[in-house]
Amino acid sequence: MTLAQIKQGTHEILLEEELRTKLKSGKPLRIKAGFDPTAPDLHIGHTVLLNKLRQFQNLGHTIYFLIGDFTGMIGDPTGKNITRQALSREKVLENAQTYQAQIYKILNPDTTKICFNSEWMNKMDAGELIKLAAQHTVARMLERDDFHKRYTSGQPIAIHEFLYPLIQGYDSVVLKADVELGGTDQKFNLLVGRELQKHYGQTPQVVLTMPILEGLDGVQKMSKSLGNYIGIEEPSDEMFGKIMSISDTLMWRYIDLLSFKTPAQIQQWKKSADEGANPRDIKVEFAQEIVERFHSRAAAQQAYENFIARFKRGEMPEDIPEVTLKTETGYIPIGALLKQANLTPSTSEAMRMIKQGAVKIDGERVSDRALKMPVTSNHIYQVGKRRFVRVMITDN
RNA sequence: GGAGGGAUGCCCGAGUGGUUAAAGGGGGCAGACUGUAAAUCUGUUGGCUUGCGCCUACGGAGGUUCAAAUCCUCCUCCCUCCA
Repeated sequence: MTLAQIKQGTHEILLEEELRTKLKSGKPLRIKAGFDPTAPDLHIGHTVLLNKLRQFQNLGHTIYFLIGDFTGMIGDPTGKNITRQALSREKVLENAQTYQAQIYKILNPDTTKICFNSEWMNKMDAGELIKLAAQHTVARMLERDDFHKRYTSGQPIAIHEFLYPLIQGYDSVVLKADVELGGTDQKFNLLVGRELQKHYGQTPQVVLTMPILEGLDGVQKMSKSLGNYIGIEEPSDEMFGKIMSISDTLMWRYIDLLSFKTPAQIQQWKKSADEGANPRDIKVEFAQEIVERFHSRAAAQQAYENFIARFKRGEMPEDIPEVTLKTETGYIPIGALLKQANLTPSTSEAMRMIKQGAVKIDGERVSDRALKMPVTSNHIYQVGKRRFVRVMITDN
């Protein structure tokens, strides 16, 4: 029964039989999951995994939330990134704080143990590290998909990148992990953990992989650095809007991975869409569920109403930021003004926007690129559909 | 240690003396339309107190030339093959 529960939504469990045995023992299990120390801004993609951890907690198990501050120096070699700068102790602790504040929106603090792998890795000497490295072969390392791809396509692989999976695996040894969770892209690393645990005379951990949520673009995985993410601390309007912008196809993926609705309910949604229901309406319901989860029921309702007002009816938002700009010449050219108000990144961009008919002043489209806005004027400037600023001009 | 190949705008990737702010694609942004910030179509995508003007840009530093991303020299980084 519990196994079925755990299984739901996972991508793969290795080995399921071992998990069954471990669960049957009745002891609280040690569940490990590792996180990168550099990006403490959790997004909803992370919550796929966190929700699963929470489920383990609900079943009485303990979470070892590992912050890879040591491995962070290496940077998981998932492709482009090279060696990273080691973070200072203070920075690491600061990030850990941020993590805690965010993960406890989902996890239960009572059965969550936060740990840092620098704690044991900083003590490891070169001899031990070599011993650790001796547990694995280059050939095995090259089995890892991204190493394999890079190797065969002539991309560089630095030696130290091989240490990443080893250290991550060694963490499992130190923590005596019974189960380790990770994204599907972590499968290799998680399996190394099993190998190492065997070498160190432990029962190997069960590997449980969770699907990885694609970002808003629907292609690459959700990540902060790609800017295609929905942060769990984002304002409700923002969150709602971003979900509404997901394509009709991608929407289902999000629903499958994030909604707490039962499989039967989700099936019902799919069915009604097939029968011609407007996907938008399903998206609205889903967006509300997510906003409610991270904010509140009321916020979800409000976000929906704001969305309708702004995009369906084209109304201006309520809370338009205001800025005051100074000039000594008695006026500010429109291009410079838009830039100074941060509505556009550059004057050239501002000019382009005007040319494309994207700029409005108090709702009136601007066509004159040489327009000069005089001192003491006070208007609402709009670029595109989303960017609004009220600008006052003063002369001192 | 030897031989050869490469580094281009946010990313990928053409270009091998002038017509190149640099093809094409991706992404971004905008407009139209719409069912929404979906889909589709179109435009746009270095900066500058912007209508034909100036400045910056093709790994870095010099040089040749009226003129260089394109030729030469040195340097940095990367890749391949041989040892």
